[in-house]
Amino acid sequence: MGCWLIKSEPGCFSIDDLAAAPDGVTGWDGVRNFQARNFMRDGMRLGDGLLFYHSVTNPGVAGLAEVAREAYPDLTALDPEAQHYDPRATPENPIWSMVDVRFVARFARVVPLAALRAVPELAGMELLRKGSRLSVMPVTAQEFAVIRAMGLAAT
DNA sequence: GCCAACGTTGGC
DNA sequence: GCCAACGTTGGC
Repeated sequence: MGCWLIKSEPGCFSIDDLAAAPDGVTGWDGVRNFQARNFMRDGMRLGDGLLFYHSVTNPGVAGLAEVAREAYPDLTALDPEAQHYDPRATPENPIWSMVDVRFVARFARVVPLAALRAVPELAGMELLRKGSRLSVMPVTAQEFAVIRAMGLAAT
């Protein structure tokens, strides 16, 4: 089973927003980076584990989710009113993809970015690389397990 | 608010 | 194909 990290600004969409969504499921639309799209489209499979990362405000891993539906066209790219409208997208070639994600758990406390940097097992994470900006990235099963344990251990 | 790092665009 | 300029991301 694959493991991934997905980023969101909590002011835009937080782990609490996901928990409050109907059935805890939401469409992960608006991704407009080709590398991130390719990870979703070519890599993510039903049931894959997701680390839900809050960026910008109190940056860190806020909880867990899972892939509830594999990649399908992100038609918000066709909508001129949508925030992530892309004039190049057409119904024949929507360009962008999205998946559905389902809430699994909210950590009692966000596992801060600084705490991740302090763990030797996580030193190789893409997330921790200087200048890393990818909003969807793979993590290893070990990295997933370590961060999951850190989050669930928090009281 | 600052600024480093990145992806994209467009001139040539 | 190169690369400078630009807009964006995101930590601090």
